[in-house]
Amino acid sequence: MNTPTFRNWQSVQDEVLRRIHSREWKPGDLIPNETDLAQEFGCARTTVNRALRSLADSGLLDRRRKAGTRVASQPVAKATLNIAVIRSEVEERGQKYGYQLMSRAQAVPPVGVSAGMATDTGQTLLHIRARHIANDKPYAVEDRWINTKVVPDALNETFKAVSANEWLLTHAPYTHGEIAFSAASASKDDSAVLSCPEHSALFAIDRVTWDGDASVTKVRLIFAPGHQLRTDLK
Amino acid sequence: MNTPTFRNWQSVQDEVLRRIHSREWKPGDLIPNETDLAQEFGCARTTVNRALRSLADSGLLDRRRKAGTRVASQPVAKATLNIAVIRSEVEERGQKYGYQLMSRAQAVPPVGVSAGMATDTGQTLLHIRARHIANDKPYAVEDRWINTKVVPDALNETFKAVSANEWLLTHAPYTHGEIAFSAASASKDDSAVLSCPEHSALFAIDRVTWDGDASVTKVRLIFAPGHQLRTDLK
DNA sequence: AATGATTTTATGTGCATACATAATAATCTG
DNA sequence: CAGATTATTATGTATGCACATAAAATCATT
Repeated sequence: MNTPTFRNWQSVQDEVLRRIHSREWKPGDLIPNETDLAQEFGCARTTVNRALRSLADSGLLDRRRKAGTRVASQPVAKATLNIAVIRSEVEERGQKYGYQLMSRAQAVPPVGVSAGMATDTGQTLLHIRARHIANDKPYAVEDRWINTKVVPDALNETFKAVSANEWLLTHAPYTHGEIAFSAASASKDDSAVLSCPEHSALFAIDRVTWDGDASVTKVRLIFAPGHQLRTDLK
Repeated sequence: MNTPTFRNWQSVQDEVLRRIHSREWKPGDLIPNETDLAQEFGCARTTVNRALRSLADSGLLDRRRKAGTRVASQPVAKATLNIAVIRSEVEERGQKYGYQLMSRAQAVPPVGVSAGMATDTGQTLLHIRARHIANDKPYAVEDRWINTKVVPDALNETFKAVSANEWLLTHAPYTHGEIAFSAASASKDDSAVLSCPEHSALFAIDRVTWDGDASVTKVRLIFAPGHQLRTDLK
């Protein structure tokens, strides 16, 4: 048996993948340690480390100090979704993008919102409702609350030409956020805005973003019937 | 101005993040090259590289050889979803998991399925329908087609005790896949299986996995009303 | 001025080495 | 023997150096 030498970390990764797929290393199995693999592959331990770390990042390997590296017994599939600006999303499908501001007002939000944003219950926020359009057909409704304590500039913006969706990205950086996907039944209002039958099954995204421990914005996007969010699985 | 030294790549990353969030480096800006940053931070270029590479991976920086590194002009939010086995998903919520096989048969699939799986139109596949249960209430319906040319062992498995969802993970490795999320209106059948009103808005996941250029399985999971898929945004 | 060859430059990666750290295993101690 | 202490070990990472590679910038040639 000839042992070819692996010059770069990608080829090491490929070989490890091959062994996993060929079930030479089965889920749950402990694989040789980095030093041994480096020797076998004829490369530096650093290179093996890079390859294994990358595979661990993608959920295929479980690594623990001293305990070693093993093939994930339940390889968690990781799907990475790129949450882009809606305009780009529409334009990338080769469709014509349109935008309509429906309302813009300062108001005290319902408790669900202020709780989710961890703002004071009485605190006034900026409330925006808008419609995104693709090829002249309703694409999504955006219902957004903006924390003007964190983004005071938003008060000077009409959001008539640029959607809050887009404006915030370049004007209000955030450190982290939460996102949730679900299905919602079209309310009377939704059905009017998206011109679809009432009680249609609609895809919804809820998102809250934070700058440190202060919430920046909370948004609910409801998409027209048939919307799919797709990505690759690795 | 004192220039603290950064000993590890995480602290370098934190500092870079700070500068981005503080808008010292704005979206689209070209940032100093690795060598300069290394000097400023008092660490090796390798360390800076590690930090910047990691940020580029998460979509916050755009890097190109010779052209340098710049802050992503549209910082694409990336949400990574961990698609786990349904049993684990349920158990992690502290709920009691249950499973019921509804049907198991070899059949020629509808063209939509054979097309999606790139199998011959006349080829027989293994068709499984099952119900996942959380705390004695319906959780999700699984409708799955398995390519028995790729996973012949599946023919020897009854799927009465172990769900295909789980069995495949440990018995049929895959190289890549596609996944899509959408909303679906409950069919008569769905409503019966999930014990919910007809036309309820249900969250659905469609997934096809591949081993090389042969499809392994195609599955549609439809969840009981109210299901949410959540994750963090980075 | 258009085209093609060459240089420059910033990132990408490999390697040897050293030390850090977490977690297990072994040992000691009351 | 339980519990605390110490040793061992595999991964994690920092560093200096070297060279690879892509792409931009420059220069040479027609």
